Amino acid sequence: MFYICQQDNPIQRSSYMINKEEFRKRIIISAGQIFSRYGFKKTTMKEIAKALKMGKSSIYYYFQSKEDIFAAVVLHEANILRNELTTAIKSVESPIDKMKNYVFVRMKSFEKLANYYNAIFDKNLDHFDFIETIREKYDREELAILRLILYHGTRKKVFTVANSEYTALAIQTTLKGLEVPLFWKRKELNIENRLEAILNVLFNGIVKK
Amino acid sequence: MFYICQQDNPIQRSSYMINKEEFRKRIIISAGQIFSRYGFKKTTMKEIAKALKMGKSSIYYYFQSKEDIFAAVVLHEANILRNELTTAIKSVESPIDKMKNYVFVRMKSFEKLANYYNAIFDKNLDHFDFIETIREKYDREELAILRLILYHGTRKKVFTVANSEYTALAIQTTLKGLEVPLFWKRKELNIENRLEAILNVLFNGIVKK
DNA sequence: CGAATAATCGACTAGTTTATTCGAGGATTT
DNA sequence: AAATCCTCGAATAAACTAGTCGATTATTCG
Repeated sequence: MFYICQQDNPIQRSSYMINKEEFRKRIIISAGQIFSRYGFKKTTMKEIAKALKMGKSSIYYYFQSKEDIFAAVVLHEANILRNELTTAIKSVESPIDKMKNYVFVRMKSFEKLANYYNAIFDKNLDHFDFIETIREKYDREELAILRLILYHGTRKKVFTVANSEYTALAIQTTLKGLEVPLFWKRKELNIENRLEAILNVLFNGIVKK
Repeated sequence: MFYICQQDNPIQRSSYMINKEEFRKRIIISAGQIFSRYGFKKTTMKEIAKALKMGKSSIYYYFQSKEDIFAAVVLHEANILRNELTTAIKSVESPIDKMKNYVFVRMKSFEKLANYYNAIFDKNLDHFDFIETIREKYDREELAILRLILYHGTRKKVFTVANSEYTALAIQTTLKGLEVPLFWKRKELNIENRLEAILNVLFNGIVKK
């Protein structure tokens, strides 16, 4: 089901590069923090290097370019999001709670991701269509999860939906609508409240009476 | 008592520049948001102008330089902080609550101000000693407030302090110590909890038994 | 109207920053 | 000792940025 963000794990590994992957990961995490704070453009290689206590040039031993690091960071974050989502819906039984958890975790994560997007809207960045690719894959994946939640809910006689596919699409659209203010507003206003309200409407239109 | 951040209010005002001060204020507020997010150096004039939907050069009609805007922003924020502090301690009667409110509001505001400081530690910035001046004045002011709270608390037989001046100094030192992690850490960790703990210790060492 | 002042903006510049390269040298394994 | 791994300072070309200037448009007022 989760077919995005597959990491390549080459088995062969010379004894030399024992720490290399380790170091790449350390760079990804460190850079990710800075990227998420300042965005792509405002983050400098010097900062990344300094945070890792390395020489600026040393980073180029592990990554080819700044964009490469950025891509790795986005992939990494996507993996984390995926894990958070699955554990969030596994952690509860009732379909309503599953849906609630999913929506909350998703929106919380997107608040962080918003910074990446802000960074990208800045300029040309034709090179960054790989993010669109990830996004598309993620959309498909999300749709599958939503459909599954709806399906289980229906089987448990908690939800009553005519067509789980189209209902899932509708929910996804709503969530995307909720993303917009996250991107454009700095004020962390009533997102939680709005979420609550939307969930309320959603359930009252869905829950079998 | 509040002798910092006095704004000059020249009465004379030609009919032309009715909106000029208004506009300056708008710039200050808008720029303040960006500065607080990205710091001084990472904020560009282009961004400030764009946020105001103006040409970059138009800003120079209202301010002489980027540093000038920054100075105005800091002054403005200091005024806001002052107001918040006074209303916070006026809003309650009991000395303990006054102290609690003061400390909480202070620390909350400093979280925002931390970004300015981060921006300044970045480079030479010899020009920014005016911030140190503000800081010094603010320190004196803070000491006066603390002493007043302590004094009233003592008169109400809630506090028992030997020397309000030195006690105020001790409290101020503690609060400054609490600022440090705000400056250097990005993780928004247990500040609130630590504050609570410190307040607890403070009161249990101060409150008359 | 028309002149004077207010306000805006595009184009330009000089100085700075930044991502990236390169090669030399230290460290570690074989 | 040779080979491979890793680090870093110095150099650079391209991009960016704060600030300037003159031209232009809007607004006020006689």
